[in-house]
Amino acid sequence: MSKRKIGNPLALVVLACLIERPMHPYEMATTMRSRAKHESIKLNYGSLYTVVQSLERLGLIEAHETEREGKRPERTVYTITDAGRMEYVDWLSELLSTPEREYTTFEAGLALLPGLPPDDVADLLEQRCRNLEITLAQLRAADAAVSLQEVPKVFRVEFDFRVLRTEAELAFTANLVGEICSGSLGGLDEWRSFHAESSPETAPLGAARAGPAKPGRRNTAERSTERDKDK
Amino acid sequence: MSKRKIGNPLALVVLACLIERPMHPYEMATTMRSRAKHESIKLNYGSLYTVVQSLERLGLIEAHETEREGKRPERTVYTITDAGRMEYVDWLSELLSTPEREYTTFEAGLALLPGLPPDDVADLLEQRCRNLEITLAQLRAADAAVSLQEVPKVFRVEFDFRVLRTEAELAFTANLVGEICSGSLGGLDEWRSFHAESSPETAPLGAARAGPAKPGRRNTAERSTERDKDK
DNA sequence: GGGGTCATGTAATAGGTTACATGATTCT
DNA sequence: AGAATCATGTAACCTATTACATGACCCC
Repeated sequence: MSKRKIGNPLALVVLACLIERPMHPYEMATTMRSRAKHESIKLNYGSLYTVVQSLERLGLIEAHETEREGKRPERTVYTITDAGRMEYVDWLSELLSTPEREYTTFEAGLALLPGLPPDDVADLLEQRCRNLEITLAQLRAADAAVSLQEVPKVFRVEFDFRVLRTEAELAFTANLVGEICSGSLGGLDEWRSFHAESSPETAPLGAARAGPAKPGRRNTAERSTERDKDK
Repeated sequence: MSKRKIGNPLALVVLACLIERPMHPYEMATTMRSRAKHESIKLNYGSLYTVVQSLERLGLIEAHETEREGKRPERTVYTITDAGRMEYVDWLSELLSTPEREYTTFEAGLALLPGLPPDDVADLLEQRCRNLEITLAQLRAADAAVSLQEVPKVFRVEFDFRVLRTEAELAFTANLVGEICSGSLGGLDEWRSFHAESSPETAPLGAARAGPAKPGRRNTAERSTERDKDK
């Protein structure tokens, strides 16, 4: 994201369209919409013209011709440049080959989960399981629908991936609920005691007490795994 | 994101800190750093003061007192308000209970994958597998290190989740490589023919190479060497 | 006395989303 | 006739990141 001059996935999609053939912006939008790419890529078609402008400014695409039918507004047809073609291959290659550290909201929730009482958390996670099941059912229904048309597997691998990932998340969540309810989760007593009304003020989130350390006021110096500056 | 007045996860972390006890901004940063929350939540401590300002403006936190030691700059200690406490519980509950549609770069890559020739894609995915194995090894090493200190499981569930997710992705990717190489993937012939220099017109998703006829499959390897510096 | 880090802030910039504005054509 | 959709674009806005700027204190 930082290295690339333009990071918006919509730009990648624009390049993908123009590699097929020259198009005007609106056509790109309808093309991609018809292929349901917004299901797997975060696309905001409202930003289309802005993105096209940026790509042109960077020399990755260029105006090819401007047509006009009757008295409709002019349509500018764009083509991809050599630089654009290279950027496309490079970008797509990177997406496929290099796993990027991406943060999910669920992970954030898990990291802060001790901040709520155990029983509440169990309920919330149970609810998540039900939501995930609904999602899965929808995904499978959609898959079945698509299978009727004869769309080959290659064109929907991203779909399979999503299903797999959702299943994994469901399994994890269900298992976690189980561990909380059965009491087999390590540290559960400690966790519960934080929220045991005796100390309503002192909520935790990820205790960093190491060994025999004393919880004095300023324990900031203790845990210095301090490894990186990923920057 | 759209419903919440403030969406930056750093804000949630600030609230989490202040629920424990009043703090000044810098202390929040060191506290969270010491608990390695940036591993699971995307935090940019550079934005801290801006975020604190926003939270104050929204009435979720308020200045409690301003201390001063010697002639150091004043430190403003903040406390959480009732509104802030509610927002915190509500936000965290949502994170845990409600799966949100999140788009990964890999998914985007998969969706556009027909845009590159099959053999190149197989190489790239193979590379991803190796990268994922490295990530997994690192994660497990980190886990082992943490296990030595006696940090209970509750405080690192997010870690387990990440491992599981990475394993799932590796399994998927390896499997996909296998299907491409063995030829068992549906639509593979069609896919290959797009890139066989003949019919650039009919690519239904992604691309056929236009322009210079046959660059061969060498160019992705060349390209990928120059992409190693993170920033 | 020099480097690090404690501690706070501000200003500029980038990046993208939203809303607005326009007008022709086609469908019902 | 009216709605939808084709088709384009601009301007305001918001949010967050980056860079800059300051100065005290602490340890060697």
